Amino acid sequence: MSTETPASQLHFIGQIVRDDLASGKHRVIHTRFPPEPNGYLHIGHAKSICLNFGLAAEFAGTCNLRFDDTNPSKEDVEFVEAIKRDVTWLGFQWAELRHASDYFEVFYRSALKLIRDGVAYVDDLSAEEMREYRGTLTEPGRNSPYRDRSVEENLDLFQRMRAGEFADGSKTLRAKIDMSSGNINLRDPAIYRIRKVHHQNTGDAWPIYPMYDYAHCLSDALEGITHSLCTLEFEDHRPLYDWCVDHVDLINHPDLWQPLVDAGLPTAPSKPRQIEFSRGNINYTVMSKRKLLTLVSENLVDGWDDPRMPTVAGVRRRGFTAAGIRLFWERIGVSKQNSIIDMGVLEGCVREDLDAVAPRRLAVIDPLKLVITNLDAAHHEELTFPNHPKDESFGTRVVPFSPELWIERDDFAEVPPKGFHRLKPEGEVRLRGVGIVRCDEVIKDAEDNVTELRGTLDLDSRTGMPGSERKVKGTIHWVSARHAVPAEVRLYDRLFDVIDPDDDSDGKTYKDHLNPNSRRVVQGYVEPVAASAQPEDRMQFERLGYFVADIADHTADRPIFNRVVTLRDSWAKQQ
RNA sequence: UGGGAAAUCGUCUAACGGUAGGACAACAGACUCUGACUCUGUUUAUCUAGGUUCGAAUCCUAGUUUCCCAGCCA
Repeated sequence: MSTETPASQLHFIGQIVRDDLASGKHRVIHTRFPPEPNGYLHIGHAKSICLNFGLAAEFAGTCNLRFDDTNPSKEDVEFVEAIKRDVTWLGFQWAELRHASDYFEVFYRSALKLIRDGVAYVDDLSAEEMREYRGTLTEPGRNSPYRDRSVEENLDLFQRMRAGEFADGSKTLRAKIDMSSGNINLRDPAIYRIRKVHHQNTGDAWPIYPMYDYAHCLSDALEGITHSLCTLEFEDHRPLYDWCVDHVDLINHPDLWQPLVDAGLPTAPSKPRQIEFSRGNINYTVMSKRKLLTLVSENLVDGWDDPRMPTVAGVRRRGFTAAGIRLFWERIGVSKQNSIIDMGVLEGCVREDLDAVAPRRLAVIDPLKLVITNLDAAHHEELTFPNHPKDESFGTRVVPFSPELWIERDDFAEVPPKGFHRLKPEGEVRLRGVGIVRCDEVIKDAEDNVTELRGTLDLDSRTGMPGSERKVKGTIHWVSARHAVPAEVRLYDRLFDVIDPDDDSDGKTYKDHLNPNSRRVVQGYVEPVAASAQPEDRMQFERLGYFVADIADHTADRPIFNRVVTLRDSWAKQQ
């Protein structure tokens, strides 16, 4: 396993884990993914998921899924269900499913302990007053006038807070640390606030709720987390994280977590180590929960699972694969440098996965008719095509062929540019799996638009015959018009038309940069086998790209495909 | 003007005082019944200035730039 892995292949967190195991500091490691259920997971969360679950798997440890549900006014069960679904879809299994709210009683007892120990006090300052007392980035704060209340008074007040005797916002419980610290998180941070709000998990049992800095670290400790991984902005919070863990000291105070034992929740408190890594930002998109929520609530997109959204549900509906996303984050690595990753890297990873796993199909999304004149109009064949060019295990399928075909409008040029390898007047091209066809006639309408092509098939060049060896420069795809199944094809492009939608320095916001062409819907034709796909089946439409049968809207009667990503196209690039 | 962190090819990321390496992208070519895939080759980087050292991306000093922090959000 793991401890044999050469150091050079491990990122800095992997190295820490390896060293902790090697030194005997830990026998097994435990990580966790701790989302707040106040929105859908996005592709950035997937980095944390891959890291936490991946590390646990690599070093034979475990990873919990824990909902950080300490702020009931923002959270919702819809989100917890979506998060569970997304984590599972990404391919991970949690050892235990927990909620911070499972620990509310422990947090409460621990707060009582901090009060008794003289390191927490009840403050009557209003939110505005507290801000004034806090000082600024460059000036120290001042002690609250309530800071020196007696232990007895604090105990009484806090118990009455818990009993619901006081109004929302009228009091807080604060850690007594240092109002002059350069680290603002240490200037007597609030650890409990009064909020008489119904909680999605605990109902109306609690009128007070713990703050993140207090609840998160203790949750980690209660679950025996050894390595608590989070993003860079929490670096400043680490001293507070350690302060809470050390002052509550769950390890030596089992009475505090007896409620969990009574409830049958396996509990073995640890001294977790917080380690920070940088977020994975991606260009041409936004990745803040607030902005994603706005896009959804203002109907700027069609929902959390809109295929243009960077949410896990969105990229899934778009057709990205879990394996592609995992490959992406593995390829990106883990470090502490702020970075912005090119969206093309993600797309490349998805292509790489799909190339291996997607069966090939024929489809035409911008149809132009081609009639083969040297075949009887009633001619009909059933051709056998391999489903994958490099993997025989995909088997074969039957593709109907007749003299009247749909081909891609792009595959014909009346005045071909230099280097054009497709159909042109008097030119020859190979029809995929059929043979070499020659364009004899171009039929146009009154506006000079090409409406139909007529040509002859070289019968000696039919696929499988010796004459098929004859070289022609291009091969194009087609669908038999008589057998073609009409399909709606949704072509997606980036949601934003600027590289950094978060940049509002010019006075414009991300909402001003929505790409009006981010979705184009066209009617095309697909071969019969493609139409019979199940929702979420992915396939390659040859020469066009990877497509997925829409998870919600696709039916065999009304096929609907989303374009996942195009194929690389060195011809288009050359143009 | 406080505290915390980070600066390496276009992008992401290695190096842990001893040859600046990899991946992706780009470019050139080969192959091709997908202008895909695959294969081959090429280009490109240590924030700056000093210092220590036989030797510095790495250690020291000074500076520069970028990011984070003043919620009873997480």
